[in-house]
Amino acid sequence: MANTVTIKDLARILGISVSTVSRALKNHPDISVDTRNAVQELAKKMHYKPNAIALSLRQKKTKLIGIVIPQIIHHFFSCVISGIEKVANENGYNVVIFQSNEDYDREVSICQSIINSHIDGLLISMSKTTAKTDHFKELQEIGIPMVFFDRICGELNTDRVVVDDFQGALAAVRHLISVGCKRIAHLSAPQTLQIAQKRQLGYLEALKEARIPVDKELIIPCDNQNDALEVTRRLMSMPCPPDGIFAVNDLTAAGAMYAIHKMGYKIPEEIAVCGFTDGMVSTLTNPTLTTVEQHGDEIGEIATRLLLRRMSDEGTNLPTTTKVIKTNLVVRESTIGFQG
Amino acid sequence: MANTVTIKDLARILGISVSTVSRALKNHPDISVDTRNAVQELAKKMHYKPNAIALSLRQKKTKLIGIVIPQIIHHFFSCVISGIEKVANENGYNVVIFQSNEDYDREVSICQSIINSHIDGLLISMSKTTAKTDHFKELQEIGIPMVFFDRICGELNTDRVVVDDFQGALAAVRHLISVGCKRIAHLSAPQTLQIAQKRQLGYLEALKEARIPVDKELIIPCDNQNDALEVTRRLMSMPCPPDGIFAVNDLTAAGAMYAIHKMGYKIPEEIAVCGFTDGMVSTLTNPTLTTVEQHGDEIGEIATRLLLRRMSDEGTNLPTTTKVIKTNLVVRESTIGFQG
DNA sequence: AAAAACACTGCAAACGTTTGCGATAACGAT
DNA sequence: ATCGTTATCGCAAACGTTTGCAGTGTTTTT
Repeated sequence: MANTVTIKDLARILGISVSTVSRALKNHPDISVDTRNAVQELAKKMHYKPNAIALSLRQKKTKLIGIVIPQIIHHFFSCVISGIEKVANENGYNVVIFQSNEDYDREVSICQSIINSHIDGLLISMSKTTAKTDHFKELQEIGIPMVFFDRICGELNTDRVVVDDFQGALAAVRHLISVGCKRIAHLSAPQTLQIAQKRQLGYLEALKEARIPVDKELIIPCDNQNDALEVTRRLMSMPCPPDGIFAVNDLTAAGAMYAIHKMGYKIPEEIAVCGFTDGMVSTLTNPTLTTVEQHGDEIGEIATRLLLRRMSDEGTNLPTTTKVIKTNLVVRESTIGFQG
Repeated sequence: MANTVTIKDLARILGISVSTVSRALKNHPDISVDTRNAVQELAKKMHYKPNAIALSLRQKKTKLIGIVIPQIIHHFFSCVISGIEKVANENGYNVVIFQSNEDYDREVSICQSIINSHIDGLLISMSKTTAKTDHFKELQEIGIPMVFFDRICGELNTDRVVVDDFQGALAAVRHLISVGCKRIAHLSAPQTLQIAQKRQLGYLEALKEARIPVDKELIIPCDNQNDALEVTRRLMSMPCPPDGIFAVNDLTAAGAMYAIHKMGYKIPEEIAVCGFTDGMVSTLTNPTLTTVEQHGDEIGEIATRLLLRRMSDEGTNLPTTTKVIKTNLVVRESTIGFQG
């Protein structure tokens, strides 16, 4: 940093004290108009920028918000980050990123490093492999304001933002039923994940509403594109194959569609497919994919607002809240035109 | 922060001076073994953590690396971030993210805010709409170490990490030619971006090699999925439509494929399509997309290493270097089987 | 025995800023 | 002339740490 001009420089040049300069810069009433103008003019002329570090040291605020997530490359999380960054910036905060890579140990060491990087607040989505949560509890005891989103921590009493997975799945399967599907398969994720449970419950609820009996052979654990190829091939080779598929995420749906297509079946004429967004998948497939949209950026925005509120003076003693973000079904080509 | 213990506390408790404590903690040879042990034991017992902010103020280092990118949600960039975060953490740095949203004004204001957030170094990929680069020059004059990656700034003499766009495009178009394409269109990005220029040059070079005359009507600015629909429709309605398309990125290629398909043409039988990776697009399309792979995480890692070197004492006066990351062509269904 | 070297520790300034409090002068009121 | 106000400003401490220098006391050297 070559020419970094400080408040001291201004004071020296103007022949006044640093305290006067400091006050003049923030329009303190004690300072005469003349002095104030002189200071502010010189400050502008010399491109004075207050030193953020010194400020941090003084008022114990870094204007930094931390984000702890499993994986940046997951489209959903990058959307969330985007939303966080937006709101944070609007409020004068910058965001620093910590990636756990779905690894518990890494998550713990991240929390350690967060403790002494003096971050003002924290937004967290837990790793898949996290069972113990002492590292989060420690952060809470230290008094770092935090908000969990999506992959929340049940053992901690904090603000939370979650997706309405149940309603989303319900709407999706209702839609499949409404276009005429009678045998709907569900490609599900491991039931250890809350989101997987809730989506499956939504699926079951929709069947129940429509008095469609549940066929356990149609509920298959399969949450990625590759496995979907094999699983779908098996599904479609059944004596009585499904005429609809609700996949736990879009990539799985895409895999299923690929397999179906390769076997010579037509989508959506012979079988309808519906996914659950986790990427910009749905407009890329052919046909385009009907899917449940979850608004990652909105989750990020709301979580950040919650955090900012919690970080403010008034927020310290507020009761914790849980915001549920609505999903919406986007109907595309993969389900309209079913002729089952 | 409830119980934050400082060096002063240790000093007071042990009845010695802060300077002795400070030295004892870093094994300064001046300090006797007894004192050192006493200090270090107490420090451990009381969970002493050095205050990062105070350290920053003292030695003008924040241990923070900034990333300026157009869009986090772009898969390519999230890969890069991931690589950056990895190497940064290995070296005790955290990363803070700034998103320009492809907006020049935003980019400028980001640079302003970076100036006084006292970041130790910067990794930048320019926005599409950036024509003037004074804001970057200002950062450079201030002396902030920086490395450009992917969307580099030609006017600035800095370290750079780029993808071998020319060779990648060359290989892609050579491939299209090798499968028999005679009229190859190029959907290109704004030529303000070097990557766009180079990919176009690769395209031109491949044509030249094969003595295929350049038809300017086949080179169309179009770098997103939506525009590709319209542009491709126009292309395919020409009296003599192309029999191959090289798109500047995968999303554009996907858009083109969609339009082509809707118009009743067969891919790859009647027209072959090739993209350039910027996401997990290529295995989702139907047919799957032949594309040029670029390794985002590797770019991030190398760029960060370059930056760390530049930030070190020895690095200050090194000549700038440009690292070129190789691409590789991945052939899939969209080009094999062309019967032009 | 005096001088020099050594081992250990503390003082105080510095990083850039904010802020409580005291100081000064001018002014009007008594 | 004395007093209280008011307007304007500076001193100095504080945030937590590092570090050059000086100060002790002890040991070695000559």
